[in-house]
Amino acid sequence: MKISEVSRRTGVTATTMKYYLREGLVHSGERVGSNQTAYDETHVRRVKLVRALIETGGLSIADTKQVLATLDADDMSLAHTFEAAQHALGVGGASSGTGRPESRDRIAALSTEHGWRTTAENPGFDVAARALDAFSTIGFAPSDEFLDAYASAAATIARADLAALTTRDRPELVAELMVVGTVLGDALIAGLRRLAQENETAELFPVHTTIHNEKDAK
Amino acid sequence: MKISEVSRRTGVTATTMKYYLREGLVHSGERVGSNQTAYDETHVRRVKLVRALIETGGLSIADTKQVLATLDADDMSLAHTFEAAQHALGVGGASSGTGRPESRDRIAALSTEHGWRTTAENPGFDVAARALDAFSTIGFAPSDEFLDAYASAAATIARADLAALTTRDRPELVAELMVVGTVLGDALIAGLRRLAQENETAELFPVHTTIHNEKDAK
DNA sequence: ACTTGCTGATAGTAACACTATCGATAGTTT
DNA sequence: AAACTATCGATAGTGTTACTATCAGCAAGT
Repeated sequence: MKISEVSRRTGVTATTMKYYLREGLVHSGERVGSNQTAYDETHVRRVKLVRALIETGGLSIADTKQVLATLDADDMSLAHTFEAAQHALGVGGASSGTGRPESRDRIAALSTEHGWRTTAENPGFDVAARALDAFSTIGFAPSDEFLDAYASAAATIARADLAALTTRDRPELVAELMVVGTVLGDALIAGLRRLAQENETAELFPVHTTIHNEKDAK
Repeated sequence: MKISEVSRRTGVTATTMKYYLREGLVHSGERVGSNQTAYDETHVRRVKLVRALIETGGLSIADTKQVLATLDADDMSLAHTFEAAQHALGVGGASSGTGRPESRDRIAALSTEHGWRTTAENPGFDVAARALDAFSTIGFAPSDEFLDAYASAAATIARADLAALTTRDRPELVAELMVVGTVLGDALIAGLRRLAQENETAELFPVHTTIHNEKDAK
């Protein structure tokens, strides 16, 4: 398979594909002759994965590289790959830094309440703690009930995540699904949350909004 | 209050603050004299909000401007502001585009199953549908159980979101909390999900290495 | 013979989010 | 009064990111 076919089947230009090769996001093909390199299905698959992480997951090239590096070193246990993937993602999206100790403590307490066994190195602590910081910065202190509902939801999601992983047919793809599921799952829950929010709003305030005709309004 | 004090209290440099003023992210202060402009608490608050959206929410300056624009036009009902805020946030992090009809249909069916009343214009449809697309692109077709768990979690979160909104003390800040809660809530749930994932992994695969002999496993 | 497409390599680009510097001005200290 | 410090708006510059354009050299197909 030539680069043009990889390009055609993935939607990225040949030039961009070369860029990914240079950056080490995609493994190089087999050189056959002085101006030919052969690519195969694994390259197509990899490019699609890269695009999914970048487009849907919103990762940068550098973050993507990190994540893929943990994927490629797949001689690890499930737990270790998860840990590595989470660390690689860690920074992804939000900026770096550590949440205030106060917020970290609150997340830790929440975690304990829900009986979660976690390690302090889990980047989720910082991500959650910084979100909490941001809430309080703008003058909103989340209630215990609020956090509790979020934690319950997180537990539900995590159970579904692990169930999907363990029922996977091809074990060699588990690590890939784990990594990509972490990123894409965030997007999925964000979208569903928007939908659920609209429904809740409609239920709490039934009169003004849903009554007046939305279809023929335009 | 001079610009230097706003700078000191928010952590952004005076130069950056001027940039935000230029870009229309912050309302201008009151000019008092040819080289003095007076700022107040509303400016401090606004800058903090901007930083929360950019840093924790990962929004671009342009996206932030859009979101703030809907906030400033606060003569709307709760439902309308939600709708406007969600549109302004749109993809929020990921790139634009529409999910495949197939995926959109699946999300719609899921929404119906859960008894959600939503409109087709809700950007959550596209966000969720594109996440679904990305899953199938890399060869993973989410099961109904998987999606169902995600939807249940989304419903839980949305109820907590709305409860937090309606118990707000100062009604004039409801719109602000709604907007910022949409962005920060995504980060919060992402962090908690990571923690819950680690716990689930530990439960399913009692580990040999990551344990530091804390408490007994079940 | 000639068009077409591929190769790796290098240089360039557009967007983004600031950041540095400017001359003019004004209050504050010495 | 002179010196110093801080502000003003404006403009130009910076570093990063994610590509993208162009190139000379080479080889297979028509």
